[in-house]
Amino acid sequence: MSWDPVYRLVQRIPRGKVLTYGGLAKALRLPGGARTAGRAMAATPSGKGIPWHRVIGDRGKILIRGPHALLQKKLLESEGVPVVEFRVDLKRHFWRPSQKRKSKAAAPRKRSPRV
DNA sequence: CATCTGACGACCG
DNA sequence: GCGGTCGCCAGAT
Repeated sequence: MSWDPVYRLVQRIPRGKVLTYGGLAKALRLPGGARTAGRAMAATPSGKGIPWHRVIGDRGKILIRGPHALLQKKLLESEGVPVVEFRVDLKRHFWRPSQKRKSKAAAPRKRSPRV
């Protein structure tokens, strides 16, 4: 399976920002949703310069288990993203694929109306 | 071929 | 806010 589009989007995540598995899946219309995104990340080839650590759970929580969780935390902090108890403030660091940047105090509560 | 297990997320209590 | 359950998909055993 080619996760290329996934990795490409991950590489677009600017430094100091993070993206969730769900957001990733939604942005790319991945079948199966967030889990598929998670699977893609699990298969992330190391050494390609892919900032895999910028992908976290829907509530800003680091979902990785084992020693890698600590590594991710460290990497994020080294990029200027504060991590407290393996959690990141999504309101401040969530990156929206579309770079519609504008105000600093955005309004993340924007759900698409049911069709 | 049958089952189990995840780098998930929505729901419920 | 946290923990348990269910649905989803692909790989591993």
